[in-house]
Amino acid sequence: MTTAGKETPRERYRAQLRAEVKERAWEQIAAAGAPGLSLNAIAKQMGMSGPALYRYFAGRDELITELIRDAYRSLADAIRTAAAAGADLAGLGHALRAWARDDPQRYFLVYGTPVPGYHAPDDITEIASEIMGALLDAAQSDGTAVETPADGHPDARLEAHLAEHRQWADGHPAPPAALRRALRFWTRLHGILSLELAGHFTGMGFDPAELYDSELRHLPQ
Amino acid sequence: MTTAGKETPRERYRAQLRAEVKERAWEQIAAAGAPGLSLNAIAKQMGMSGPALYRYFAGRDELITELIRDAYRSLADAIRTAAAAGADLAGLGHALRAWARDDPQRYFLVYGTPVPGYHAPDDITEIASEIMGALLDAAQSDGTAVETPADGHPDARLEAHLAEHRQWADGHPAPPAALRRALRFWTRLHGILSLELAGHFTGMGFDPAELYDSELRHLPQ
DNA sequence: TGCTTTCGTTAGAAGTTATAACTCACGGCG
DNA sequence: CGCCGTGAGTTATAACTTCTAACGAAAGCA
Repeated sequence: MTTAGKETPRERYRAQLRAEVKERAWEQIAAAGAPGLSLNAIAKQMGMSGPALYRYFAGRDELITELIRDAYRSLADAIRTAAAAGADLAGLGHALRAWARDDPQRYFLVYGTPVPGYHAPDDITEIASEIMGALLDAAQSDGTAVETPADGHPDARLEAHLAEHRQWADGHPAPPAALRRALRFWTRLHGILSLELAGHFTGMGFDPAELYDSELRHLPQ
Repeated sequence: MTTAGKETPRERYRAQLRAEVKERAWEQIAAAGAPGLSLNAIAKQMGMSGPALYRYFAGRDELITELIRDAYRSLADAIRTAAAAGADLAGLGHALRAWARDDPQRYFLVYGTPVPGYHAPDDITEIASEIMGALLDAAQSDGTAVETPADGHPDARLEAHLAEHRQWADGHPAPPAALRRALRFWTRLHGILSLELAGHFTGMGFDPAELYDSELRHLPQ
C-alpha cells in the first residue's frame, strides 16, 4: 500500500488522520450500528476536541458516505480477487459469504436499510456496476448445455423479459440465461446473507451454510 | 375494532394518544428512516412540550420496539388473511410483496439492518413463529408428486440436514421437502424484496415483478 | 526571515434524549 | 355533591449530538 511519494507531509498527515477516523468509525458502527456513530466521540477518542474533525470531513454524512464507498470497494476487491483466481459462480458465492461474515455491519452499509432520501454518488454506483460485471462474466462461463428453456419452463418468461430489458448489463455480451443466473445469484444469496447476519436464523437450529451451499448448487441451472 | 367498554376514560384517552404518537412516528420514519425519528418533534407536532410523551412511552427505544411489534403484527395479519383465503405458496408470496411495497420502511423495520445489541422481546419472536407456521402449512400443501430427491439432486443434502435440524418447525408435521420450500420462500423472496425496496434495482431497466414471479414459479419444486 | 495556509482550539446555536420537580385537572368514591 | 389522590403536562436541567464562527498557533514555502 505504499502510495506515490509525491505527496507533501501535510497531505500524508491528513490522509493518515482521515484513515484513523474511519477506523474508529468502523469500531463504533460495529458496536452500535450506523446510527450510533458519533463524530464528536471519535474526536475525543483521538484526543482532539469536537469540531477539529470538520477539517477532515464535511460532516457526519460525508464520513458515512466514505465508509459506504470503502465497503463497496472491499466487496469489489473480494469478488475481483476470486474471479481472478478462476472462481465460478459458486466460488464467487463463497467469496461473497466470507466477505459478508467478516463484518456484518459493513455488509449492511451496502445492502441494509436505506435512508429514504439518500442517493449514492456516481462513483459508488460505478463500483456496483463493476461487481455486476464480474458476476455476468462468471454467469456466462457457468453456462450449461441447453441455454434456452422450453416454453413451459418457469424461467422462459423471465428470460424473455430480460432479453428485452438488459441495459443494466451495459453492453455485456452475456446471453439471457446468464443474465438470469447473475440476477438470481444476487437476490438469492443476499436473501440468505441478510437474514443470517441480521440474526433471523439464530435459535432455529439449522446451519445457514447448508442452505447457502444448496442455493449455490442450484445456480448453474 | 370496538374494544370492550370496560376501560376508564383515562385509559381510553391514553390509548388514543399512544396511537396518535405512533401514527406520527410512522410518518417520520417514512420521511427520514428510523434514525430520524424524534420523540421531541412528535410532541411539538401534537402541541405538547417535549417530556410529556414520557408519560406514554418509556423512551425512544420503547416506541421503536412498539412500531416493530405493530409491523410484525400487520405482516402476520397479511399472511394469515391470504392463507385463510386458501392461498398457496405463490399466493402468500403475492401477499408478502403487496405488504412490503405498501410501506417499505415498515418492511425494513422487520427485515432491515439490525442494531448490534438489540434482542427482540419474546412476544415479537412469537409472532415470527406464527408467520413461519403459516408458511409451513402452505409449503406442505404445495407438495408435488415425488418428495424425496435422489441422492445426486442439489436438494438432497439440504433436506437431509433439515430432517435432523427441525426444531424451528416447532412440532409442525411438515416433511423435510416442505421445510426446504418454506425456508426458500423466505430467503428468496426476501432477497428480491429487500433489494427492490432499497432501490438497488432502480435504473437497471428490468421489472422486479418479473423476477419475483419467476421465483414464485420455482417454489413448488 | 516573513508570509500564507492549514490546523486545532473555544464559544455558541440548535437540536436530541431523558430526569426531576412542580402544578393542575380529571374522575372515582364516599 | 364534594373531596382528594392519581395521572397529565409543565418548566428546568443535564448530558449528549451536529455544525458554524472566530480566534490563535503551528507548520510549510519562498
